[in-house]
Amino acid sequence: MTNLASDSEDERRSTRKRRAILDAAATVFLRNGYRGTSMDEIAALAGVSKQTVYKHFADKERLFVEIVTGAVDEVSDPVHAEVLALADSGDVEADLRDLARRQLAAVMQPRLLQLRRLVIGEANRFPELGRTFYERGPGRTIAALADAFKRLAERGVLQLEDPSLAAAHFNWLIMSAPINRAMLLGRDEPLAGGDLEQYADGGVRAFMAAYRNP
Amino acid sequence: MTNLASDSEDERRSTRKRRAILDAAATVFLRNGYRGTSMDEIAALAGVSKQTVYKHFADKERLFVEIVTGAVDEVSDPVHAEVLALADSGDVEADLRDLARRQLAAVMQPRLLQLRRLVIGEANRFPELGRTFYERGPGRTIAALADAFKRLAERGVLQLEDPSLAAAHFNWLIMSAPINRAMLLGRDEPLAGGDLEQYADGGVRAFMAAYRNP
Amino acid sequence: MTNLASDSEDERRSTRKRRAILDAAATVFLRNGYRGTSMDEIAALAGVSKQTVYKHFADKERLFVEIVTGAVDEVSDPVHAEVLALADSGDVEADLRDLARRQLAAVMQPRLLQLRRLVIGEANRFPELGRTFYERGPGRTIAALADAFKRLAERGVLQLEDPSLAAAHFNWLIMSAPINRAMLLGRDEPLAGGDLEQYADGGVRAFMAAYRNP
Amino acid sequence: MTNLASDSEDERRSTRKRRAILDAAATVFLRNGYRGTSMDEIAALAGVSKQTVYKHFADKERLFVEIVTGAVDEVSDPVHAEVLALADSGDVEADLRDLARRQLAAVMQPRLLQLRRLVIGEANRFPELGRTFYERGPGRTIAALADAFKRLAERGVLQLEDPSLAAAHFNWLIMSAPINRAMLLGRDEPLAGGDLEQYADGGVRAFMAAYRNP
DNA sequence: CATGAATGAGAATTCATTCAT
DNA sequence: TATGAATGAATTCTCATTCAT
Repeated sequence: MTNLASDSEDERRSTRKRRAILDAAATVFLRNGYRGTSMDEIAALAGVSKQTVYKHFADKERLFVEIVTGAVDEVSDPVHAEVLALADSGDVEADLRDLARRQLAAVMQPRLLQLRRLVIGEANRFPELGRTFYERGPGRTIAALADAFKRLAERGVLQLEDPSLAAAHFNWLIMSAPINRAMLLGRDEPLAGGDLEQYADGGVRAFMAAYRNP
Repeated sequence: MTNLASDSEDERRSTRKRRAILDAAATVFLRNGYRGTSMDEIAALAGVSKQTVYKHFADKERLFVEIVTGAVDEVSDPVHAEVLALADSGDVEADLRDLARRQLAAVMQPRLLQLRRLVIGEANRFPELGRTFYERGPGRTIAALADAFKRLAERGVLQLEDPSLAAAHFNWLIMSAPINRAMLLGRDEPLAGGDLEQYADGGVRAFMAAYRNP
Repeated sequence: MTNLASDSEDERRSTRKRRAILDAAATVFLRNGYRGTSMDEIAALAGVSKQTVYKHFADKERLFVEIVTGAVDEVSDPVHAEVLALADSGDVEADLRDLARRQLAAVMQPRLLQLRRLVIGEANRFPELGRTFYERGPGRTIAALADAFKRLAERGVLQLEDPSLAAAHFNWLIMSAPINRAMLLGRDEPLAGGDLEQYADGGVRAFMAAYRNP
Repeated sequence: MTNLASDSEDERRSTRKRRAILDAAATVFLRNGYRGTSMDEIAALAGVSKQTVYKHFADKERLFVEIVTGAVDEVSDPVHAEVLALADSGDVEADLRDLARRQLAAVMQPRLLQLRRLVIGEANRFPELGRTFYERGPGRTIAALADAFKRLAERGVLQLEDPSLAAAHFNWLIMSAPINRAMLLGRDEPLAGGDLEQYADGGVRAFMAAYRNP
């Protein structure tokens, strides 16, 4: 009984330490990159010994992959949820405008931007992370949009031949300028077409002009 | 006379070595990133001693900045030249299609893609490089496009209120999907809407549908 | 219990290593100076890895400061103890002669001389070490002497106006020639006025001639 | 003729460069010490190539020795001249006071203090420099004083048995406190007994009390 | 299971000195 | 003769990983 209790306490403590390591590693990797981060730093920030880090994660590469994969999921799921929640009020342009604004806001979170920088910067060393990021991020979003657009086309609301292409156009019309600027300039640069919401609205306007069924 | 001859020979040699160092550094930095590159590696690849590297460049940071700045110029100038060469055949859509194809091809060169990855990955450590890249790259392109579109609007060919916004839309409609996929997936991933040229054409079609003066 | 035992063993080992590093560093710094000493040499002589040195001392400067501060204390305390032990036999000159001899012997230890050379040689780089040395050394001695002389003056044994000045005169009359010669010539140079003890006696004689109450 | 002219021009240029090197080396060695000084720094400050430095001085050690020896001469000669200029006005105490003040001022020049620090700090590596410094400095001064005191004793003005000992007492009574403080504390520390001149006067007073022929 | 220490290598940078022109 | 380059080693400090307790 004592043993069992103490085992499960150990287990809980172990899980807690694992979490602490993951949190610390996420912080440091995101701030300093893969090569800019040392296992010492992670251990210190997690408040555990280096051995404990190595007990939980075989080596730095695996820890990095786990961190980044986890962060990608954690951060991309809410973005994707927005697409799935695309309303259907009868006013397509209004619905898309709403979607565009919320998605853009979600995608421009500092943490997600920094994660994108990290994954791009390490894309040569860790190509599978790039793939993961793409698939859980833009890939998933565009696929879901393509579905939605296909349905709207079938109902005669939009006119399009290739739903995937239209989805890509929508997605990047909304997000590309802000994201690409943020990647290179940091988060706080003024944007052609006003602030983020105005830029989203402008993108939707162009999209509707191109794809509305007359 | 002997002195002069030998001075200018020294000078030429010095310049040659400087070039060798720059070339070597560009190669290695682009392949392995800032932290992944050692001064030893650069010196070895350039075929000079480490001292010679340090005589030409005070430290690694300054060498890196010089390399990247140089590469950005070298690689972005041809891209920009395309925009300036926008034809005016009477058939706007055809002219833009032509422009779009050539620009996209220019922007998707492996070296430029890799440079973009590098700059993004180091944007925290070297923010001024991000700014330089943006200004010499997308910034300049979009500004030139905005000029061109404004003229086309004045001639009644396009209908638009904000030329900068239209330029951003054009630019990213054409390039964003390929670039952002390449950043994350590598260069060889199939694209919604066919190959690069087809994708460019699709972008132009959408752009014209949105901005053509009816 | 196992944990406690092993913890305190670790602790003891750690302390032992720290001592070994301090001893090694003291030896090497005193022998070769700050710039003449390498961290490798210290680690090798201490029988520990360089990492262990850096785990105990953040960098070379801090290690140096700690070494020198420690050595100054260790070596200056016995010198100061002599002043406090100034006897009071009724025969002032005999008491002062006794003090002078013992102090001079203490101050002329090779280790203390070498420490003085080291501190002086690094006074530009480490001014606080110079101050520490002065305060724990001559400064403290002279202050204690001034106290003693003031009491002797109050009892009418000495005649003096400024006890601090008299103390400085006493101190340097006894020690200056030997110390300053040793700084520049090494320890083994013959001295005007015979050996160390004779020189001390001569200094006391002059001091008494100047300050005895007639 | 042309050759001769040009030879002597070369020669003059060579001498000028030699001077430039010596000046540069003196500056840097005095500021940064032997190990803290690099041949590159000297060459750069002298405005010549490193080869030229090596053409004039076989290696760093020999350059250092030459610099320091030269500086010792240059800086100690004026100090010594003061002793030789000891006046004989009939009022010994006034004459000695005058001498003491001027000598102390000479010895407390920043450059001389720094030279003393340098020589002491390198006394292990370059013992012959310590000897040179001592002989050209305190040694010479004390010897000249001993002569002077001997004459004064023969004239019955002073009473002393060992002129060298009296000279040492005089010398260090005047200079030791200021010099030893300066070595450790820098130049600007207040002194028991007032400023430098007052301290000199106090030393002379004590000396006269001890050695005046009653 | 967790801690301090060790390992063995590699980083950037600097140095004294020599070579080739 | 004087210059830039090269050499070859050293220096401080850091790293990922593994042992020993």
